[in-house]
Amino acid sequence: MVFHELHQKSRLSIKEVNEVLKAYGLYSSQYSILFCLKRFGSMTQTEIWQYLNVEAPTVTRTLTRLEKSGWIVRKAGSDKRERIVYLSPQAKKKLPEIQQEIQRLEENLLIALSDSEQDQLISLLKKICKSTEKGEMNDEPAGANLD
Amino acid sequence: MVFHELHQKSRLSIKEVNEVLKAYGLYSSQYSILFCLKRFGSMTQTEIWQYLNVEAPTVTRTLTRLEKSGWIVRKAGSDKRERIVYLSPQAKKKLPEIQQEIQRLEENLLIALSDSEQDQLISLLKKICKSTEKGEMNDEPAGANLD
DNA sequence: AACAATTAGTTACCTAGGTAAATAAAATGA
DNA sequence: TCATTTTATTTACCTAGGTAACTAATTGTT
Repeated sequence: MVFHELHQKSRLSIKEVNEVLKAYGLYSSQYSILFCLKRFGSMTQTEIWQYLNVEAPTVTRTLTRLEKSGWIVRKAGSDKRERIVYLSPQAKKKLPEIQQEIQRLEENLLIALSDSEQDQLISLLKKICKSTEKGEMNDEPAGANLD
Repeated sequence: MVFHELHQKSRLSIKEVNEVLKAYGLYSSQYSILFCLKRFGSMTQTEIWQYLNVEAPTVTRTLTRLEKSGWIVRKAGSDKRERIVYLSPQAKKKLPEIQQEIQRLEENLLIALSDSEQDQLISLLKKICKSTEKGEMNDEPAGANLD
């Protein structure tokens, strides 16, 4: 019951986010990477997938698309294994507007919940999967490099 | 914040379910269709995707896989456009065991929540997306045909 | 220094979910 | 009745997420 509902709402909200992002030629998971870079500054790919809690190949693929469409740039780091990801100038320019639209959408989707219900929901969600050690997440990546 | 957490937990729980289902050669979305058929009996494909709140092509694909691996059977209905989906005898035999394992897993993933917290969580989740009419779901498909 | 183990990222391949457009059968209507 | 519209399903193609196996660079060990 819980997981059915969880899964439904997750899909539904992604669908709505994609609808809004369509105007910018973006998808929700691409946006979540851009959001991440905006918040934390340049990051290595490993920092990104660890923060977003997805696997490395998923991020590789999405970054390839974001680079091709000009939203991000990747440069080699001093450690030549790693690639450091930056927002492109165009991304920096467009992102505030997109962020605002997404935030407005999210507020709409949560319109039926009071502020305290939203807090409650988050804290209940955070309790899920806590038994299996796999489910650990950090709120911040190791080193934030705002620029 | 809410949607980030929602998305995370949704993915995480699907991952765990898949882990359990691996032993049976199943994936979570395949299981959700089998679960549906067990609960409601034979259904048309439209009844399935409407109940699960996914698009028709998604169900077509998953059913094709389930049929190929012998979990379901599809027969033409009197209305020759529709295909009626049945659990195979093997599926009927195996399903109780699988269901039990999944339930045990779900209880484990929710171990940190009390019963009333789980109820609370469900009712909070149900309030999401209620603004946009798209988010309507039925608890029961039109006609339940248990057999 | 040289070999082994770890780490960052990629590639190939699988399932899931979505949209758009096509097909075929059923229902509607002039 | 015959043309039109609606409905059930499918096909083709896109993104997302996962695992397993690979490469290349760095670290560790002896």
